[in-house]
Amino acid sequence: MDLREIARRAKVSTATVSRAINHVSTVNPQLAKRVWKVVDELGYFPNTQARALVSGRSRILGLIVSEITNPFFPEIVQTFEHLAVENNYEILLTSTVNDPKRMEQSVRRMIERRVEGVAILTFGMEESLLGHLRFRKVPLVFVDVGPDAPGIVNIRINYLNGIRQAVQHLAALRHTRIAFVAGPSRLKSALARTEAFKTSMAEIGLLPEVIVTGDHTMEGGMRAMVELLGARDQPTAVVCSNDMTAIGVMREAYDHGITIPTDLSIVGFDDIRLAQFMTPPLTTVQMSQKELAQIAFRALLDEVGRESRSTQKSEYELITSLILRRSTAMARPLNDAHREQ
Amino acid sequence: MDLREIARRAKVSTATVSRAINHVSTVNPQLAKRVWKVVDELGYFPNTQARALVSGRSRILGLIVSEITNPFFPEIVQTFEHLAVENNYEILLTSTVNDPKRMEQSVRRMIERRVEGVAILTFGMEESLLGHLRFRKVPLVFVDVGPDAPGIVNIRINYLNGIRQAVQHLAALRHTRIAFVAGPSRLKSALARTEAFKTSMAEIGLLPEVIVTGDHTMEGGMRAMVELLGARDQPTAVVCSNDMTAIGVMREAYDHGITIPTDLSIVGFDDIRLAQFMTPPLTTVQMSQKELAQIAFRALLDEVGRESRSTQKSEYELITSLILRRSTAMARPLNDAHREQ
DNA sequence: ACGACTTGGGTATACGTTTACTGCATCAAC
DNA sequence: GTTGATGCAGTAAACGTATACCCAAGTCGT
Repeated sequence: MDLREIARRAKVSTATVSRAINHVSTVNPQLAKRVWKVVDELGYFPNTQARALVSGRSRILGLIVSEITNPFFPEIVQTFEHLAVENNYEILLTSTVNDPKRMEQSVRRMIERRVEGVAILTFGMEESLLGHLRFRKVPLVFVDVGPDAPGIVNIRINYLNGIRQAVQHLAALRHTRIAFVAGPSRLKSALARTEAFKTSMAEIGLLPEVIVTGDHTMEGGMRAMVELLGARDQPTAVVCSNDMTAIGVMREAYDHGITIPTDLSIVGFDDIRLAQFMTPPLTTVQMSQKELAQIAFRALLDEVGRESRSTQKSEYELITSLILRRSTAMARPLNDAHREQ
Repeated sequence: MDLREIARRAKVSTATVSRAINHVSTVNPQLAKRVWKVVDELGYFPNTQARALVSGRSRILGLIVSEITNPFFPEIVQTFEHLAVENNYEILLTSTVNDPKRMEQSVRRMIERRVEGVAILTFGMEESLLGHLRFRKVPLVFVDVGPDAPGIVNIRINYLNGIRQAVQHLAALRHTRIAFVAGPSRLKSALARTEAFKTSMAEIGLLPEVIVTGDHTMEGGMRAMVELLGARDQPTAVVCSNDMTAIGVMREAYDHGITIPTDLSIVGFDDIRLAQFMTPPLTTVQMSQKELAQIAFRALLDEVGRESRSTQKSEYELITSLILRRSTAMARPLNDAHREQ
């Protein structure tokens, strides 16, 4: 069942059907009604591929994330999807799981489907891959992972703001030995968080001595906590590079009979939805996934709409801020060791 | 840059280029090499919409879930995506958030993009909507939500197996007052879990007296726990219809100073990845999301491959089983009340 | 040496839309 | 009544690919 069939049954030409369906003004209302009647009767839906072919517009937007099973992303995907539908777009979702092969596949899939633009939320895309997209003038929007070059749309995140609040909050609770569990060093955004931590500590005259490295997973958080427990000078508080890490840290602490927040204060980062349902609810730095997605989508849509790729550098910024919950408490006045398992 | 351009540069016809790209045997290896050389040089990728148009195959599979932010789904989406790519398909992901309007949109989007098949993991799709898909002979695979009609491919889940294990496990720990937090009653799969609980309790001669209703969210779990606390005969163990509910229950218990598992044993359902990272790690009934996705994908691919829709009823079954972790423990010998906040 | 196959590449059509162009009315203005 | 403008619907040409069909040249049997 196609447009021609509609035309035949409504006794008009295909052009008229097309115009009626697309609400082009130059079609007689009465004819339009006749066309719509047939369309509804037959339950006809236009073929998007044919449309895309002739119009040169696929009405598909690409979304490349690193891992959809990371609770940080589903919220973003959801928001993206809603906005896409509202704007009559489809989204092509791709996850790289940080695998170069999958990254290449992602790009290929995007190009084959002729996406009109791509939002990139994964780090480590080879420049050569991005070249494929740029070569075809596909608008790109990077979220916190983009290169610092002109003409690149980048959503930046102000990490310092929230992390400074976290550190100051802990300091106000009389914590002095504050540890940091960093994210993987290949991740620029993780590096930025570590830097923000160091800066914040320095600002209030504390030494950011204890920094261990995680990998932004729960398992990594567990390992980091083990490492922390081995340190000679036990921290009384730990700030984590993301919430997943914090969850791992909490879990490992539990295994060692360490009570949160009595024995140890913990602060996360991201404020994934789950954070508030932990026991205890996790104090964390908020970075609204929904807002992030909205900004990214809007930016992408703007780029797609712009006829000529502008060379001006577009920057957007997302502010982060501390959300107080119950995984942080006053530091113990004396250095009484917690009970080891 | 299109196939014709390649043809021009390789000094062959478009037919040859097409054949070379698709590895059709009838093309001279030397010519093929020449074609591929140009293809690589230009970084050419075939246009999928044009392909779809002429071949009548979109190479897109639909995937309708209820809510991607529900941690149960991302794992499934991921597996589905991987399998799709392996089979040279793209997936069109849609979430209904249990909104009739979005369900309708989902179906429309699927049809417009001419998906070759759809996997449905959401409940409450109107029969009239499904009719649109059936009318177009789009292969459908339901995961635990399908109608019991012939010719419908349905992946069924054996709830009884795992829930019986859970109940028996609790009974072995000397629990007699075992509560159940049910899921929303409009959800058939939730109803099935409740039934399985009742059956299991009856089997060992216990009364399934305390059943409160949640909604498969963490907030619902919290509310259910509040309700449970108000009951005159406090349960010593509670089985939850899904893990999200269990997390909510645990969280609310924490707020009331109730310690898990000392004061209260908790069992979840689904074994989402998070379950093992709770404090304490959640004892739960496993229902492998990955396996589920694999079964569903395979079933869908089979249906798509089958030339004529078979009328035989295809059934697949997924077994569930209890995973022991640390949210369950021996029931207190005496009925010493837990401390209220 | 000649016809019958076989092999493999080219020609041209079709897929389902959109849209530039064409052409027929109708109508206003003179 | 002729001319010019305007409104609207129809005709046909794209969009980029796959493939049915055709045809040239080579192979082989007799």
